Amino acid sequence: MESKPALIWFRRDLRLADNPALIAACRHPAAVPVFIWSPKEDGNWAPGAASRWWLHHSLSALANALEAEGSQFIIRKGPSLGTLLQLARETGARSIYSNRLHEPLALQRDTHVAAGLQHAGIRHESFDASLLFEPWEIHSRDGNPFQVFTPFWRTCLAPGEPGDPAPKPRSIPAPARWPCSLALDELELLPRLRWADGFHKVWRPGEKAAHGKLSDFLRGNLAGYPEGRDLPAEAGTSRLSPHLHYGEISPRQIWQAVQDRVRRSGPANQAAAGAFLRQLGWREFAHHLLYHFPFTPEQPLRANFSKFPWRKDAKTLKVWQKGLTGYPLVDAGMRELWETGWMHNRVRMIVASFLVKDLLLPWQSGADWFWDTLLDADLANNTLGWQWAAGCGADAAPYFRVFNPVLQGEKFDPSGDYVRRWVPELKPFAAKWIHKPWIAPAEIRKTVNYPLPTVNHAEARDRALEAFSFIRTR
DNA sequence: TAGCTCGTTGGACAA
DNA sequence: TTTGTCCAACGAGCT
Repeated sequence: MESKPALIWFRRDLRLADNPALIAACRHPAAVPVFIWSPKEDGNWAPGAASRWWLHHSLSALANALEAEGSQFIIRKGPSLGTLLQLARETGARSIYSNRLHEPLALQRDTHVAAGLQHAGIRHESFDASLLFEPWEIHSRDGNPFQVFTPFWRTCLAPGEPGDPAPKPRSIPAPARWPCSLALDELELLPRLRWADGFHKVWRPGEKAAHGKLSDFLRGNLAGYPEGRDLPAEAGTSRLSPHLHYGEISPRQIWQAVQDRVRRSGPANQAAAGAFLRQLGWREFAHHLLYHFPFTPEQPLRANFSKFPWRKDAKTLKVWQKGLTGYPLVDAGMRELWETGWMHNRVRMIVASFLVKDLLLPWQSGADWFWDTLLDADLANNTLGWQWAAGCGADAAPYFRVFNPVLQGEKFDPSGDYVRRWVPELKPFAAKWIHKPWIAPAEIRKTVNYPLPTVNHAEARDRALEAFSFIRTR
């Protein structure tokens, strides 16, 4: 048994269960839960506006959960190291525990913090809690990081299933005196505009809500996941991404819950469960790549793409951001993003392909917009997704693979319900016109105010193929 | 080492 | 209407 209080430094592990740093802190006579807002340390990748909204509510949920355990949540802002040292002085803590992050700047910061704490004679221990497999543990036979998903995932799973999650600590020992805390509002995480009002209708941040959502998904949609996940009009996906990003639920907990469900419901769900867990595999792969190729949020993984002739066109970028491209499925996705802070994954690929290939705008401008507007904005996932779409990343789509927004709409939103939900001005259009309203009869078209296509897809496709051949020969 | 196979998510076109 | 083939290039990863 330890003799002094400890700090548990929460970052993106905003949960009580399966939290090894919290468990370690609870072995001390007192555990002081701490969150430090230090966006400067994340450089260009400090949480975007939507992500800050989530963070605010997630911190609030965790503060309530801690209070229910007889504890308190100490919130501060400022440089991480200085704030931790200050808190250690105030509480008499000689140990600090945290769970590991893997982004380049977070690693840099954590190395700096660890050195500073050691210098001050304070013990610091970090734990593996946000990934199923630490990025440095997985490598190909010749010792290099993987760049193709399938062999990566096979290697991850070769030794067996990931470990079991740990339970919530039985109790969180409180100190005799609490250090002071900022009020959550003092972090000013919520947007000043009323933009985020719609988020409340769709989302409830926090550990409890995350687990509720997981059980609903496992009971309702897991069986139909392989087909349902491609239909944006339906709730076929788990929508756990923002909860996962802030660690309200851990991948180990999801893994175990899925396996339990399969055991109870029989082998019929086995294939669906594999398809769903594979998505956790992509999250692992994204972190693996970002860890080993830390330049990729800004630079393409494939060096020849740095010479790609991207266009510069702020006006067209705006048209894409606002969902006014004249391609209904693209516009529906961009408006769903703006209104709910989330976009269906199938549609993410389509709007990304459209920006990069039809509009020839740089993938980085798409990544920046997603970073600011997605509640689940995650540097590793965002980087992998955009580089994949642009064809300049690991395991990328071949250059000639260009999504056709009309065909994708007819295939994955055949009724047009998804488009009508987010582009309500297209409600008068029947299914046969909904994805190409410009060829509908004039008497229908003149009743609605919806733009003509910004580009002709067939021409844009040829232009993209030509641009891609430009870097091929160089 | 050299050669082989394969690559989450597509589309156009021909039969 | 459905199904198969090609697009056409390349590097990762394995044997």
